[in-house]
Amino acid sequence: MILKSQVEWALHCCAILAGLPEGRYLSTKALAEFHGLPKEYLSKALQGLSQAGLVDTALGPSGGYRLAKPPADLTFLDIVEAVEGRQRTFVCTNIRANNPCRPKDYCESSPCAVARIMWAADEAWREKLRGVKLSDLVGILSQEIPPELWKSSFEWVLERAG
Amino acid sequence: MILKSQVEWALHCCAILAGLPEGRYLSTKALAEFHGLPKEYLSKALQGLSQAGLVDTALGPSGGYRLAKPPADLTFLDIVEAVEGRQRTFVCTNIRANNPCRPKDYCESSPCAVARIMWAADEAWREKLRGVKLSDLVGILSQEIPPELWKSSFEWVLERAG
DNA sequence: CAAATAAGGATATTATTTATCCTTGATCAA
DNA sequence: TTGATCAAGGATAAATAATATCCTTATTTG
Repeated sequence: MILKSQVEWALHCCAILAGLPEGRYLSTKALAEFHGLPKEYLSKALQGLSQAGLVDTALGPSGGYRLAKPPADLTFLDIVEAVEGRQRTFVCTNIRANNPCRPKDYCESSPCAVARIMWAADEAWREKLRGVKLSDLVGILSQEIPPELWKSSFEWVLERAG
Repeated sequence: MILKSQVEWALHCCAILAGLPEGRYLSTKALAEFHGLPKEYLSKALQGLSQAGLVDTALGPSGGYRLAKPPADLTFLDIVEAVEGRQRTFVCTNIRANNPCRPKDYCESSPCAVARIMWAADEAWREKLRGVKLSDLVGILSQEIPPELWKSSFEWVLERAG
């Protein structure tokens, strides 16, 4: 059970978009080049963000992506779910129903106890991601990344932002 | 990102084994029949439990599986990890290293901030599963399952336990 | 000795992930 | 107006993981 690599890509792309000046856009091409990723496939991840309403897009030269909301209003969960989907990690196939002792007309009243427990763990995972904002990530990165690298990266992006 | 169906199977099988009288074993065949599962493939899941030391096995007629510990000493996490593995759901490919502005001799001191956040969510998931014992599940099931079904299932298992 | 069992290797099938390629319609700048 | 650039998305292919099935081996029981 492993998350799609697109989740990692989307999170890093959002971190870059969070540093973009108001009203400007960054293209898939620039984001792919900055992160060393395949442009066409990264595009699918960005389309996921777009469909979820997390980013705005603009066509044509100087077009691309920008955040649709302030970084403080975007959670990790928003981004992860936009790319990975909202499905639970545990799928209950209700195998209790195969019990040979079970009456044929018997109907379970509530979801299987096993599923309820596994789903509670899923929810704990979601809750943790819901508690981290994109702005939190930017705060950590601005502390950890050396100032020169931070500055040169910002300039690299600005040169390519429409 | 979906857990293997074998995780569901293993959890239900452990719930059955928890009801087995001291010193007796239940075969893959019986467990597969009880849950309506493919015997050969279920066998792989049970081998996972065995390799993790969660169950004891016995060969020959009247052989099979039994729990290696009391149900109160077996957590959901034990069972899930035995089948699914202990790998994290988020794999960091360190794409920050592809940043074209990064000096060639530059070396990151600590894991990527994105990975640390995602791993913290993984840990919250694990912590939730670590907090649920197999005995808790048995307690819930004994409350929820109608007494006749509970009883007949127990008898069905006893008839086949070696 | 014969039947039943777990363990595990080999292989096949199916689904999912990871791409790549191409077309369409919108946008912008010259 | 024209040509370059862009996002969106459909079609397809390749690689990887999940889901099986089959078979052999060694062990145990009656």
